[in-house]
Amino acid sequence: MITDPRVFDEAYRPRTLLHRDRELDQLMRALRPAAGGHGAEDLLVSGPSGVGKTSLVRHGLDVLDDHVAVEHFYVRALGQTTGAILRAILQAHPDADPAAAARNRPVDALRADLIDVVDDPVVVVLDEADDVPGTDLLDHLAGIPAISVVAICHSPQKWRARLGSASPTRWGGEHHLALDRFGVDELADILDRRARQGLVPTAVRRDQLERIADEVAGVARHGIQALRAAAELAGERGHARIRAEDVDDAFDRAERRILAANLRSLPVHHQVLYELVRRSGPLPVVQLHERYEAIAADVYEGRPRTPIGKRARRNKLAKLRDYGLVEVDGERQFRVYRAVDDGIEAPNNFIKQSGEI
DNA sequence: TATCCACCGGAATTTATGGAAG
DNA sequence: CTTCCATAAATTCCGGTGGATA
Repeated sequence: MITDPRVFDEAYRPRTLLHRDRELDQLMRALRPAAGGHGAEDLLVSGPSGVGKTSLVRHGLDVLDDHVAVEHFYVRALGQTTGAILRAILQAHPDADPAAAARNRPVDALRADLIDVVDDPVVVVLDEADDVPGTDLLDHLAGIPAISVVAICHSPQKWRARLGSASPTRWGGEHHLALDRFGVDELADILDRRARQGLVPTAVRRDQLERIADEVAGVARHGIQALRAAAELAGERGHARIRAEDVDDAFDRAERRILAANLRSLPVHHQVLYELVRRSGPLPVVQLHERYEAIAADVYEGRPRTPIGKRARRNKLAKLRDYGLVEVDGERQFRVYRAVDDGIEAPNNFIKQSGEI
């Protein structure tokens, strides 16, 4: 059924983008000055997750590459600190002294090094940029004339609120590109092309693609994963073509796969807390802390890390919420935590099978 | 109503780490 | 090898909030 699984990878990059013409134009208008040796314009790209913000920007940089070699650097800012990001940019730069990116190098020194090293225009793509704490990073990057920033975030309102008046550019008007979910027909077109490239011919009908596009409300990431899951299910069930029941069951598998990938990308503390929440079921926050304290010593036995205090736990739980792995109902001390899908477990076997945790 | 309690989350402070200089 | 220092992560501190209790 699936002839080329790469087509459904998160990292797969189609040669052209469908239904993003206007958006691509605007992106290229911002990037184009870099081709003339000037700095590109800063640009804020906003939109819900899974609608192709990252794909669009990466594609735009590819297009730019076809015309002229402009250096660009892509950073996933999620959970990174200002220093870590500057260091990563510096390290990736060919002219940089490798020792300059030392872990304890002052942030100001890193910026000075970047100013020295970077002469030709560089485009820095900050993906998941809403997650960067404070405005330090933007301030530092704004101080380097040759560097322009394409910031990718979910909510432009939160972005502006955080930057306040310190914002180096307006991040508005031409400097703001808002992506929205695809229409059902549009997403069906996208899925259709993936099906042609990655599935056997006639594996799926147009009306089924529209059904998927509708069900995922125009979120391309989910649509693509749902199509893949439907094809897998059809294959497992010995169907020659995708059937309605395969589509029905595809959404759960796709959703779980996306969440499981999110969970795998998190550090140990988060995974321990997630597993605690998942195994405990809906649990008031008071009892959650009690249980953590009861099991923590055992769980961390033989691991390089040690249990963390309540305040740090709050931060980890907030991140688990951001990642869509954990939900919370209620306010204040009446919060109840629960796993969004308790079929998703942490990769390591953190908590032993003691009947109750 | 007044007081207590537990949590939230921002901010200040402390601690652990590891690279560089002496 | 030792000392020094900046970063990053965690802890401590604290004002704000709102239900529980008397």
